[in-house]
Amino acid sequence: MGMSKGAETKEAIIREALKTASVEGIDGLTIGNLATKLKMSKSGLFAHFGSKEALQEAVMDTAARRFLDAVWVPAKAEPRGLPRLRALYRNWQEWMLHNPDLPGGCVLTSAATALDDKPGPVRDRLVSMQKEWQATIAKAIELAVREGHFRADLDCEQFAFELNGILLNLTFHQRLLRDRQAAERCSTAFEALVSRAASRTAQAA
Amino acid sequence: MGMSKGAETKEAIIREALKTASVEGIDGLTIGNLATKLKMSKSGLFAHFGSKEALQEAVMDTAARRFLDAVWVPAKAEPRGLPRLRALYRNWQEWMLHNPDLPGGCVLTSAATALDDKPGPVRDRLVSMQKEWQATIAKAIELAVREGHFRADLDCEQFAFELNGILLNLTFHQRLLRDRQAAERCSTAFEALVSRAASRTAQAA
DNA sequence: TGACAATTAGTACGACCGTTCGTATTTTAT
DNA sequence: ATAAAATACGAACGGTCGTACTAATTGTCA
Repeated sequence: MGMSKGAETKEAIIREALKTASVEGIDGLTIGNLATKLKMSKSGLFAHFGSKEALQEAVMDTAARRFLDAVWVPAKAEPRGLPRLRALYRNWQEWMLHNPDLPGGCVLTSAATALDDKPGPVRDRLVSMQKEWQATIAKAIELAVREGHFRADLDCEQFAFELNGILLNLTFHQRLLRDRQAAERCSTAFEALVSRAASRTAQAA
Repeated sequence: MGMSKGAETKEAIIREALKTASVEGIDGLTIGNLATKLKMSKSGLFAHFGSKEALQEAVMDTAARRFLDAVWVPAKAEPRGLPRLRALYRNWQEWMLHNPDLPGGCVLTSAATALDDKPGPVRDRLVSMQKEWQATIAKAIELAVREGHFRADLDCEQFAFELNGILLNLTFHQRLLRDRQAAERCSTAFEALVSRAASRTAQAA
């Protein structure tokens, strides 16, 4: 005996909602549209969540879980320090570019600009996710310092900060401008960031 | 004799629409809401544009014009090369952070993620604006090479690419995470970018 | 000032929104 | 198999959306 019937359809709803939110944005989700795609009634779908906001929260949670499973979990399996960091970057880039389940790109990324001025539980959830992610990256970088891959006085949060910018920029150039060189340029930027962190010469970083 | 009455109200509409789009996003614009704020009828406002899409196009055009006036025009007055580039960065950062007319941040930035999967004239306009802007930056960097401020083999488009990422990241950390150190971190990243471009040691950039 | 054009208002439309409610159906557990 | 509980449906609600019309008002210029 696996899931109850209700849990199964709820999962199917969220799966479809994620795909839609990827293209239309988290605010572009509508109950009716979703119900049509899943061939069920509006009210039947609605009953699983009780409100549109709750649906959005569920979508965000699932998006975060999938992101961590695809990007962080496999990276954590790599040896700590630079190898793990490189894996993290590689997986993250891959997540941004090629994700069959998210044809419109990363939901959390588009939500970041869509929700930045819209207070509420959905925004709150997103903010705490992003802060946690930034902290996770920073810790991975600290390990690289401890391993001796990076210089001891490196500002790890600054590194994490800039790394985030590279991936934001990747989405921008890839998805909006359809720049074929975007991934390559981002890899270049990442390598520059790494070599800046490795160099012993005093340099603000 | 200045503008006709119609042109004046049209300008007022766009001004208000820009403010709204800054907070709600370019897709969050609605004729009714806008009409209420300006104390006019929906139909009266609508008549100025003929369609919602045309209103959005007008908003995007105005947003771009204002951006260039605030960021590029004053930078162009600085001596070419590094000084001009620094002014460009300073003005750009200022535009992203403190803009009384755009309480929700840069409209073109939020539109970039909102429209990346929504084909149409509004998206087309945004794309060409962003490409032009990237080209403008690249040219300013080329001048810095010619002036001898940057090394001769610098990849100017790569520099422009990364610069864009810094400003995207600024918006992200400032507007979503409310990170007080965001501006400082971006300045640090910018200076690192500059020093990387200036150093004669061969380094992929 | 009078006539004409430009601008605004008013009303209505069909479509879709999130949500509620009563009812039917199906799953689950005894 | 049967009773209870979970799940899904259909219809309807009040709203808002963009847009199309006509009518009234206002600005413009000979």
